[in-house]
This record gives sequence, C-alpha cells and structure tokens, in this order.
Amino acid sequence: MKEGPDITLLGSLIGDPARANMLTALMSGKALTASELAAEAGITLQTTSAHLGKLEGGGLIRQRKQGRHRYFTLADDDVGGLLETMMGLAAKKGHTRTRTGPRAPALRKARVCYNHLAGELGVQMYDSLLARGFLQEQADEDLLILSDQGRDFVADLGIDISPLNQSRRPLCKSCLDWSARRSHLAGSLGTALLEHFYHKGWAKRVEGQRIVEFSRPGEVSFQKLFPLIEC
Amino acid sequence: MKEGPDITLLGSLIGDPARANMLTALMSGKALTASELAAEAGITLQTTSAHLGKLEGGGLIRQRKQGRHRYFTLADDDVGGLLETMMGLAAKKGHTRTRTGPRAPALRKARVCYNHLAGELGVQMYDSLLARGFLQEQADEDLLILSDQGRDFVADLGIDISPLNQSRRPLCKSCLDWSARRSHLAGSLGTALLEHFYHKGWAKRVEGQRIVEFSRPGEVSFQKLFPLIEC
DNA sequence: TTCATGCTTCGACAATAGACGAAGTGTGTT
DNA sequence: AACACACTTCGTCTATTGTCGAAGCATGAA
Repeated sequence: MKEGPDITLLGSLIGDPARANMLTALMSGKALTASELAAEAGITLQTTSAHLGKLEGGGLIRQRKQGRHRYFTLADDDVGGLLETMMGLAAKKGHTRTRTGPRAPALRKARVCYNHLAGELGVQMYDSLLARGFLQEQADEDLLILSDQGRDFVADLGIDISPLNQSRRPLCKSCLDWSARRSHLAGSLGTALLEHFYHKGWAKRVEGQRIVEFSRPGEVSFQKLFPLIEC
Repeated sequence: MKEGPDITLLGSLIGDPARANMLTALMSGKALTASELAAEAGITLQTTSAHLGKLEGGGLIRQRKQGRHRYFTLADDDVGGLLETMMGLAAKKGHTRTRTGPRAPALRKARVCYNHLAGELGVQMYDSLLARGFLQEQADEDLLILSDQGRDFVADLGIDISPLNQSRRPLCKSCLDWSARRSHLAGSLGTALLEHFYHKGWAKRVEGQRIVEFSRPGEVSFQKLFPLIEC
C-alpha cells in the first residue's frame, strides 16, 4: 500500500526512556553487559532483557557471547550516527534532560562518540587534519580520503592502518557533532587515534561517563600534534 | 542527574504509526491541513488534532493559520533531514513497509525531499553543480558555498537569489539521500530550483505521492542542464 | 555433582496513551 | 443573524506495553 521504509519501529525503540538510556550508555562505545545496562537504565534485569531483545530485533544493537557474559554494543556506526543526529535536534529544540549537570562543559570539550573522539577537541583534530591535506572530503559522500601524507602522518604515530584497510568498515568517515554542529572524524582510523591517546596516557575515560579527560601534558601534546591552522 | 539532550521525546513522537504517516506525508513539502493529514493517517479528525498538538509541542511541525484553514508543515530542514536519515537506516535494516509497491523505482529516480529534489536526479544535479565548480563544499559543515560562476548560472535560469540571501534560512545545504546514500542539494536554492522545474513544465508532482515525474522533453532538458562530468 | 552467577522466559499487573463520540470554539459565507 | 465548515477540547473506553516476581536455562567454578 504505502511505499518506502518504515520509520515507526526505529522511533518507538528509541522512544522508550529505559531503552534511550541504554542506547546513550552504549554511545560510550564500550561493550556493556545486561546487568550494567540494567543499572544504567534503573530497571530490573528481566525488564532489561526484554528491551535488549527488542533492540536487537530492530537491528540497533548486537551481542557477543563471551563465557557466561553477554556483551552488548551498538550494531554499527550508522546507529551511532543516527543517535548523534537525534541528540543534535533534541538539543536544538530544547529537549534537555532534567538538569544539565556541572559536567556539561567537560562533555562539550571532549567526549566519546560511540568509538571515536568528539567535542571541541574532536572537531579541532578533524579541522587540523583537513587543513594540512592529510584528509580530503569527497563531493558526494561522508566518506573521507586519507592522502599519502596523511598515511605517513599516522604511520609516524605508530598506527598501522593495513589491517584497518582490509576490514569492511570504512577507514575514515565524517560524523556530525551535536554540541558543535560540525564534523569530526569517525571510522576505524578515528577509533585507532582515540586508542592512541589512551595508550600514550594523554587522556582517559571518566568512569561510566562519555567524558574524555585529558591530562595537562596530554592536552599540550595533543595541541602540538593537531594545531589550529588558519585558512 | 544525567547530562545532555534527551532523545526520548523525539523517538516516541516518531514512533507512533499515525504520526509517522503524517510526518512522511509532510516530507512531500506541501503544507497540509489537519483533515488531509487525518485521511493520510487513516484516523479521525479528533485524534489527528491530538497528534498534531504533540508534534508541534515537540518542535517537529509548525502551523500557519490561513482563514479557517490551518496548514501544517515540518518545522525546518533539520527535521526533514532527521526523517531522511531514519528512513535510510530503516531501509538498511530491512524495516520496509508492508509491500514495496510498483512505484518504488520511480521514487528512487526522482522524489521530493521536504522541499527540494532528491533521488537519482537530485544526486546528479548536485554532482554536476559541484564538478563544474558552481558549488563548493566546506570542510566542517554541511553548508555549501555558491561560487560567482554558480551565481551567474542560476541567474541565467531566471532565479533571483537576492531575496533568498536575506532570509535566515541557509541558501545551500547538503542533504543525505536514503536510497542512494549520497548527498543532494537542500536549502532555499534547492527549493528554488525544484520550483523552476515545475514552472518550466519539466516535471510535476504525482498527486499525493512524493514522486516527481519528469516529462520526456523535461528530462532531456534537465540532462542537458546538469550533465554528468567525469572527474 | 553441586553450587553460584548471568541472563532469559513466563505470567500477571498497572499505567500509559491512542482511539473515537459528543460537544465547544472560532472563522468565513449566505 | 443563521449556517456551514475546520478544527479543538472533553470524557471515556480499550489496547498496548513496560514493569516486576518467580521459575527456568545456560555456563563456569568448586
């Protein structure tokens, strides 16, 4: 009768408070167990299980069994992107949560977006890579091209992109930021860079939050590596 | 307690079947009355009124009173963009409507996306404008720059962009396509161009559908105006 | 084997909210 | 003024579904 894709299922899945809490928790990129998600959403384990079943049925999350644990993650980058988009519109329309806590500034500065760096520092990194010609935007897609110089740049950091290139997941993608309404770097390279910052000890995750906290010397190094360049 | 914007309201608004029907109907870009939307969703007028109130409260739609009629439209381009994004993910995850009718190919070829042209022809137009340097993408936003040559190009078509420039609405924006997963042109210039095609008699809307039907000579003219150019 | 842990399934309850009939408001037409 | 039309508001009913307690499966440890 009617043509085209059906939005209803996606909407109703995201529309439930408990499920929305779980999804935003998973935006941290960490794989979480059912129990952790239950605590996050403030509901019992049985209810959580039902929700997880529905989310998986709708293709929003995936589960990996590992021993007697089951780890849940967002299904793919597209889901993360949709959630980020919705957060952007929600913020714009003034649908904010009960009270914007004192952590809001830290969250705007640097946070995890599913599995890569977002916030002001994320945007800065993106701009810097672009301005120096390491990354190039394409005309018609949100896929990005890593130039030869860019390849050298990440190689100097000690990041080997050859295994990343073989995976089906795109290497470089742009992702829109809800706070800044500007793009930052997603894709497997985005993930690798964030891992690099952790590994170098420049930054660490705040427990249970999406906030990424840079140490003082860590941020200095970051600023040196990704300087802001005027056009 | 919790930080950041709240997705729940948006999700639940979109998650109801009746409201989803109305919203997709409004994706046609036409301003519709409550009665028309009621017919579209297959519910009574009272129920429709309640839904419209909620949609307006959530910032998804706007109404303009005009005599004893009230015309409803999507609130802004962002809402259209979100719906298009969700359609993309829904299509990818296989959440299709009951039966994809025979009109699906026509819909993929050319359709209205809120108020501008989408589908294969929309993507072609976008690519052609970009390849000839009439449009330029920016590094960090989905806003586009209309070059001087581009300005001349649209002026030759008889489109006066000076009033468009004064409005708060952006002149050129890129919008992602659910069928092609590539960008097409949104913004007030996108709207003006679609109007131009209607006015020239190249294309017309299929009644009650999002399909844009090009006449044979109309498509020829379109192809001549927006040729595909190899990089 | 026995026990503990992590999660799922079943069944029942309760709250939400979507649906419509009936009546009310406001605007334009005659 | 009287009427028609477009829509809103009110009240009520119904169905959905989110919720939890209790029991049932797995997996790993003792």
